[in-house]
Amino acid sequence: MDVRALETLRTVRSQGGVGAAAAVLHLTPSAVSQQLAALSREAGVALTERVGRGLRLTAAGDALADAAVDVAVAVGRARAACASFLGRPEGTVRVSAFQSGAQLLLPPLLTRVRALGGITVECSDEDVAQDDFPALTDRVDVVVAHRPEGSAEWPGSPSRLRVVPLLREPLDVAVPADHPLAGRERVRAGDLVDEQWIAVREGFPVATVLAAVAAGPGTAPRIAHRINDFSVVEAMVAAGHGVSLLPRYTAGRSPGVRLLPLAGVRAGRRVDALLRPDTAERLVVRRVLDELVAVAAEAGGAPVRAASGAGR
Amino acid sequence: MDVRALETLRTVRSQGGVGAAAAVLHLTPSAVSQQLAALSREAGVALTERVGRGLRLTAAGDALADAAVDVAVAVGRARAACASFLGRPEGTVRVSAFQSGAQLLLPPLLTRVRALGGITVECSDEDVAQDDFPALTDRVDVVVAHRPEGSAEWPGSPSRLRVVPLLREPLDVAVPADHPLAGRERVRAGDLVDEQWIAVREGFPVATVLAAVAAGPGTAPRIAHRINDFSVVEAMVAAGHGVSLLPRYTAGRSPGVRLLPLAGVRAGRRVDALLRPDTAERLVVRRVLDELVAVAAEAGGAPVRAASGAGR
DNA sequence: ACCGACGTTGTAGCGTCACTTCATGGACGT
DNA sequence: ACGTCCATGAAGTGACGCTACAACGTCGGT
Repeated sequence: MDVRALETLRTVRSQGGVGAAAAVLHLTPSAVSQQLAALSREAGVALTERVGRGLRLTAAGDALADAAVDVAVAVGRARAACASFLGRPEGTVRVSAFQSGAQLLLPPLLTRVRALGGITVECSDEDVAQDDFPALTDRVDVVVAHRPEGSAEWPGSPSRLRVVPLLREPLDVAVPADHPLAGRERVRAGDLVDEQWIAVREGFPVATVLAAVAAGPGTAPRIAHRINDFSVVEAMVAAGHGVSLLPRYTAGRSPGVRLLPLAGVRAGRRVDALLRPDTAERLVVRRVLDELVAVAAEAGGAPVRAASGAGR
Repeated sequence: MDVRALETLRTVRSQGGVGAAAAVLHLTPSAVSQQLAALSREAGVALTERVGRGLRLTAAGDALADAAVDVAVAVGRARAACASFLGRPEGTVRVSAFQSGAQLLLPPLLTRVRALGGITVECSDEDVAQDDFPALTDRVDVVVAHRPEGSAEWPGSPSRLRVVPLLREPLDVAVPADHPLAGRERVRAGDLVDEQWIAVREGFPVATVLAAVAAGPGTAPRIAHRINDFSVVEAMVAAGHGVSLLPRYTAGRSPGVRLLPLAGVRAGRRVDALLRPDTAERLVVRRVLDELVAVAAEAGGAPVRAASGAGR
């Protein structure tokens, strides 16, 4: 009952296949398949069953994968127990974030961590659909993700996923500087009927917010363009090609754009840090996470919550 | 960070040395030493330090060993999760008990377990000093141990040791059938001054009880002989070579001996099942343990506690 | 204070296990 | 019906861990 094999089983479940798991684990599909076979032989029950040209975990496999999470957590605690006897935590932590979050959080995070010394942070930007954020935790230690406010919690929390809230960011309406509404202090949903909207791609975070905000009574918003990168959106808004919903702290730097708070509706997005339960136990990771929480508190106005560490 | 290496570290701590741990794990001392070296290299800190001609765990090693218990428990849960999908639990469980406890409990346990089918129970009798009972859990799955009532709890419970109470057994005074006191319903401590006592060897359970019971005010009991086997004790008592303290349920079968309850003092011993936390998670073990608790409830008069399973 | 003995730590040799490469068998989509 | 993708199996290779043997240090006895 090897921890590596259990880790593999866990990855096959979260990634949804042998091939994808192999890619994440830097192995060949054959090796993954053999580990699963060995594990199944040891357990005495079938852990996977073929469905179509892929496979799926059986009930037994699912139960074992759940237990594997606890094993990984216990091993992580063991590593942390050793690391706490070292002078200060060292090592490298991989952090990923969606674009606008990366722009806001990663630079100050890096400077703060550099001040600590000894810790290397490897950053990457990952732009994925909302459902795909949790799976990123297999490749990256800390995933900075966002979701529309009021939406369902991240799936798998807290048994398979640790969620650390970072900040809440209001969504404002971005209009060109020469727009009739540009001088207003705030706007209401009724003011925005007949506008052309620039939205994010289907399935991406805050895509659902627009439908709630911009729709007149019974009518769907007129979506003219779908752009994911907010700086591109700003350029298009400034050029008068439509209006959009943009997060307050990470957008609106362009001179040709005005951000107008919404009155009447509460529109916002939540920015969370996502971690696998076992990596959340690593001492270095928790150190970096502490800094990330502090950075978010500074950047997002009021601190979200006094979350020290991974919320242990 | 291999589970086997962590298991080895745990064993070195509980057995108090590399050689003893190697014997328990069916390895050579060299292999154990190498595992420790590899673990220490991975942890980055010294896990052991030499003390005299042996060695001792450092603070870091102790912390890691504690964490290793949790890892082993998590792995045990994983195995149990798989086993619960099998039809009925199968496998072999090693049970050991001290003599009188073995005599009382093991035969009915074996018949009950045989009725279940599929489970093999390997019995052994282990007569060790009281302090050595916990270490037996490295070689045996379930250790039936006893201690004087009111004595300190088993060391390491519950973090390193699971304790399941089985029964309480009063200690009576055993006198020859032709003794002046033999006709009495009960005796008091004062009646027993000037008697010659037969005790167990120093350091063995219930050795301390005699000192409290048999001592007159300020005087030590006169211990003529030290015999561990209760049937031998009975034979000597019957032959008039002294009196003794014997457990009520497991002794007194010999016709030449009378057991007299003690009035005024509360003398008894507690019989417990001792398990390692990780083996306590095994499904087969818990099945056998359930039966053992039931057997003890029958044998010891009133049930001690409604302990279902390992007290999870 | 010396000597014997126990127990731990290092080194060489061997076996075993896990991974990669390559080839096969199904299942879906065109 | 064919091509493509995905998972699985078989043989070869590499690395890792264990056993056997030797050396060192430390403690108890004389």
